Amino acid sequence: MAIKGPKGTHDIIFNEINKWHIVESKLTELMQLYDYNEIRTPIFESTELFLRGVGDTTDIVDKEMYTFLDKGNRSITLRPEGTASVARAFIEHSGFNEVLPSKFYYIGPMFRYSRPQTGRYRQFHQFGIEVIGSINPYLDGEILELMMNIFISLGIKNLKLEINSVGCPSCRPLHKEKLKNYLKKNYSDLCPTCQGRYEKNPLRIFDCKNLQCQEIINNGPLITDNLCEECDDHFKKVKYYLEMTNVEYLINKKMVRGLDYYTKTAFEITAGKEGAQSSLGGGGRYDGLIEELGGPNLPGIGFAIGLERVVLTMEEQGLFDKLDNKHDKVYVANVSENNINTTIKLVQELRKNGVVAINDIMSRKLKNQFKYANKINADYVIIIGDDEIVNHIYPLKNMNTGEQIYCSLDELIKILRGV
RNA sequence: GUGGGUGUAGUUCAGUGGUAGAGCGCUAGUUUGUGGUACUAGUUGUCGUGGGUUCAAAUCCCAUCAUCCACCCCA
Repeated sequence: MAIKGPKGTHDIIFNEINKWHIVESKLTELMQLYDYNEIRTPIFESTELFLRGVGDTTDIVDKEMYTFLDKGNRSITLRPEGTASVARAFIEHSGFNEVLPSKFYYIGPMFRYSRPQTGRYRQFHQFGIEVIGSINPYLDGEILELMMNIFISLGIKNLKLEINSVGCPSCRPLHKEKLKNYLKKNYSDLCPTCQGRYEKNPLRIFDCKNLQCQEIINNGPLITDNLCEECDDHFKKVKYYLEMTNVEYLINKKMVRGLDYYTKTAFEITAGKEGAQSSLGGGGRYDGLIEELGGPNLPGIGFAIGLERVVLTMEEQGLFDKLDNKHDKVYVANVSENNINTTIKLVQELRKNGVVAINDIMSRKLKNQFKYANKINADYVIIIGDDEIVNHIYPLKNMNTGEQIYCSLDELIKILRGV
């Protein structure tokens, strides 16, 4: 039995890669417009980085990490997300001594040990951005606008941006107490998972899909009603920015995101469908993270987008149907084996002049060379036979119209370069 | 981690007890230097794996693995 890729991994192969190139080139194009710099960090880190950075009450750390000991007995973890690594690199290279804010973007594989299903893999790919060093609420607004702009630029429809504020260390503890007080009398009616959450992270009970938990929590106190003045003011300004820039959004007062480090603004974007893996991306502010990881007290904010889900959504919405190949492709056919040397030299000459050119490498006869040219979507075919070698006048056939003209090498190059 | 579906050719699938088939794809042919259509031929299978029942298993039973889907959670 042939060896297969490990569970939860997938190959991006054949035509599939074109879709990824479309998405990736749009992303990097936008990053230039917003003036972000790419950062490339290792795909494995010390396990401790994620324990401290992501938080040990999260499911990611609790049950989804790929952790192993290396040959030097160090505990290593394949990165389950990008923010902790970026924060670590920022601190390690004293980013706080450079111009602030630091604006990073990254793109690459992440690893989480969970059961695979639609839109979920054990090795998956994220695009994300992180901005470190600014507490300005208009930055939150700009980032939300950027995130929406990415999806809109890709042509994705039915977008839904949900935002919330999850408070900060000065208002969240008080709110937690209020919430726990409220839940105390209903404790025994909560599902087992939520009973566990009660102590560790009661805010997460808002996320529970259990109907009874929903009923109980529905009338409970909301974090947005218990924000301190600073957080409340911050949230108002974020909303103001979104209105100013015409970004449509919904406030979801029950949204609590899964990572411990979030403060103030938290958000998530979905596209249309309900339920299963509808989330295309999400993020939030993490004003305590840099300090928590041993750096100075600098605020941060970022988001991550799941690229498999973007590609999947774009497929569902038919956005890859009309793939435009930017460059004309020409196939140089030989009439017989005697002409092969000439086709090789011609292909080389065409490539030197910036023309995408290929020739036969399957020893096919002319008719089958045409069939092949057709299958690879060649725009033109040049035919090389004995006459052409003598006359230096080449037949150029347009494969879309069927029209065939005769021209010199110089004319060929001109036409094929689209001059 | 929990629950459910499915494993037969490269791919999509048919075949429910008598040792394997179709469409698509791929390769080639339909004689002279021209594709997309049509016709023809060829092409690959330890029927996921191991065991059991049976004269006989792709088909029934058990186990196992893989895969897909949903939940938890997230991207």
